[in-house]
Amino acid sequence: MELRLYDTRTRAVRPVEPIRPGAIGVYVCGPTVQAAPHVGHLRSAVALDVLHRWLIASGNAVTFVRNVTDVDDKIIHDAAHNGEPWWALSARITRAFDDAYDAVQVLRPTIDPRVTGHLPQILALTEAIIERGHAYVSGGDVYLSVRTVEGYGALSNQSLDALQTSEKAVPHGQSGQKRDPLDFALWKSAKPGEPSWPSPWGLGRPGWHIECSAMAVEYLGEEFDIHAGGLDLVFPHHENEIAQSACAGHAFARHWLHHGLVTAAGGEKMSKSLGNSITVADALVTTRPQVLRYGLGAAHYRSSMQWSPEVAEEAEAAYSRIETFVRNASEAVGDTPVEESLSKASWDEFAAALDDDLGVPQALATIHSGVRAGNALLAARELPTLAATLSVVRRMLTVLALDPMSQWPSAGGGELTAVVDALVMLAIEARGQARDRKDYGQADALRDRLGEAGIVLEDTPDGVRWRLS
RNA sequence: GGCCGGGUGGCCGAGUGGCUUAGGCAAGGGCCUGCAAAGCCCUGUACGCGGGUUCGAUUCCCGCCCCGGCCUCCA
Repeated sequence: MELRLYDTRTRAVRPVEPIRPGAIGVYVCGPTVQAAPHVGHLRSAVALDVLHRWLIASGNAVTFVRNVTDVDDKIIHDAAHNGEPWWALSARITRAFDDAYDAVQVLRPTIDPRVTGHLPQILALTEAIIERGHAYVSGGDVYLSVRTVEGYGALSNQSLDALQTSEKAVPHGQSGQKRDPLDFALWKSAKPGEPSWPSPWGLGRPGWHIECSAMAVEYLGEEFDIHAGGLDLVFPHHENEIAQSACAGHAFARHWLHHGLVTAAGGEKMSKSLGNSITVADALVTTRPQVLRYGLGAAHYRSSMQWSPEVAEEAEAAYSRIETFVRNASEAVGDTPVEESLSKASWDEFAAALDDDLGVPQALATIHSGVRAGNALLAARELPTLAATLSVVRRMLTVLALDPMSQWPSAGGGELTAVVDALVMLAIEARGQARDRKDYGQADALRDRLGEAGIVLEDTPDGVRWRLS
């Protein structure tokens, strides 16, 4: 395993050294299914999908867990507001997330466990923490006693005193049952009308953080390779996961991966609570899904990125350049045998970029260089070399789920395509006859008519090619 | 206030103690074309500000300014 990733805890790029060589476990904090997914959620999914795919492409057996938080304060609140059951809301939104993931070819996780399906594991973990003396029961709630946790704050580099004196670190919401303002709930007693499950401490539901500790251990074991999520989860969520798991005696995650956030036009983080988010459904109205994937995935996963119509347009321009090359080169190459050895250097460069903390920008630079070289080979009709270049470009694109041919076949039914092609060819032949007799007025008029219909003609050495604009 | 990240050429976005100073978009010039389209070639300027270390810093160190994230639910 050559992969090196930035680790939030050590604040350095470190090699990934799997606990079981050849296999690797990844836990991702997935969404709280409360409102429709926005492009920030999708950026998260795409960035981690690149990790997922690269781990697979590197020959690992990957167990990829991405949880769904399907019960929480906001879900309960919104559902009540809508007059629908909380589970109907969370199920509906879960499907909206799945649709969004599918739209941009995010690989399905090995499993996407839900909080409500793991109450036994959550209760067992909570009990273990109590037994070890790190949590206490208070009025039907269970709180983790942060002061008993050695090294609390290490992930986010916070000192307890700083947290204590921090202006905003005031207790809120809870019923004042905490011994210390820093303590957090493992289990919350049910208020009337709220969903609840039986527990040794009465009816209630899990606190926000405990679910992830419980589910990660369930599917990946007490120690696993990579835990990932958004930068906004570092504190308190991930810090608290570490604390809980340590209190239960679990080594937990070896590597902590955090991706940057998407900002809206004003440069502010895109979020539901700020009301500045662009939903995936809205983005897909104006942007093709493969372009959305390209655009959201193009920046390095750790940097913040803006999403705006301009960014979408640039992604469209950059991606169509790739598509045009793959299409043109494929037509030209036909069955020309591929000499793979010719493309090794490109692949090695690409692999080195991804191995270095998932350097997608450099990886894309390699792809674009391949495209440029390939276009030159195409013009020079050097087909054997072109075949090799096309092959490696597509191989690289496939890792990023951006190959126009295998992963993003153009829309449109087969039969209809044949009919349209025949009709367009009629026009192309008529234009050809006009050109032969130097009647360029007539030829251009025909081309303009096709253009108005959304059809672009390209004259090539091999004849006229048409495509939709 | 504390902790973390960032400020790169018209825009987006990599990267590095000096070496041919990524890549995309946009701009200008050229080639190809009947004209286009697609494509190829060439061109341009950069490293927030002020110090310091160094033979040499955009890259390392210090200070400052500005932006963002977290400290409250959040990918």
